Amino acid sequence: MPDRKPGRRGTSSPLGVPRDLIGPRLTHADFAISAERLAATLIGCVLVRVIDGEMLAGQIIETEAYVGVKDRASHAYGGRRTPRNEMMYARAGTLYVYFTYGMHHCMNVVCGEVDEPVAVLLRATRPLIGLEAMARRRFGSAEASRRERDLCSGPAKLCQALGVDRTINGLDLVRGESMWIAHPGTGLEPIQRRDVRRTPRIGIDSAGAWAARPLRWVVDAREIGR
DNA sequence: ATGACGATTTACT
DNA sequence: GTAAATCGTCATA
Repeated sequence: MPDRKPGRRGTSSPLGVPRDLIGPRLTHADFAISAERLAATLIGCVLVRVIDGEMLAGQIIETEAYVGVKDRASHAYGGRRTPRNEMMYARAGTLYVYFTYGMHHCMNVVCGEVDEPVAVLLRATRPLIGLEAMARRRFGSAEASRRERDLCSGPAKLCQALGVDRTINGLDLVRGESMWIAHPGTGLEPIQRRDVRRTPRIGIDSAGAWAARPLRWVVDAREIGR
């Protein structure tokens, strides 16, 4: 599927933002809520990345909440505060990027209050804009031989597709110009609440009882076409 | 200084 | 289904 064009007169801002897909930016107040509420809210929103003069964007379809010092699966469990997870203690709307498995990056949106280490892991998007650039970053070529569904269908895939690494750890999603989150534009099918499932989080089997908690939000695959 | 372990992905059986 | 890749991080010493 080719990238969508900006469209008719008036649908594109001076910066080239296609308003039919990308609505108003989320504000600090939008982020300064609990991780559970933000994880649910972010489903359907649009993650926008500007890198190397190109705009990339996708609709958020999978999130996980990491709910604080009591959450055994969280990097901040027990109040741990280290150089790696320092950004979890920052202001709501801060981006927390970490490196794991010796090769992968994952990104979180910090929420709650300052010094309260709560965040939402962005796990997957439906690619909307810049699919060829995403494919280049993911596979080294823009060829369509790879399926669109493999571009951003996991937390580390998403980071790779969008060129996210620790160099933008701490980025301010409220004011930043290289990355932000927007409400869905008028031209995007809204995601229905009934199409969103809650399940246990992925890859945290050693988190005891917390592993079973339904803190993952995911759009039913049938709604995404895969 | 050392060692165990990842909020994962990919390829392969 | 299983396993390898690959190295920063952190608790322990």
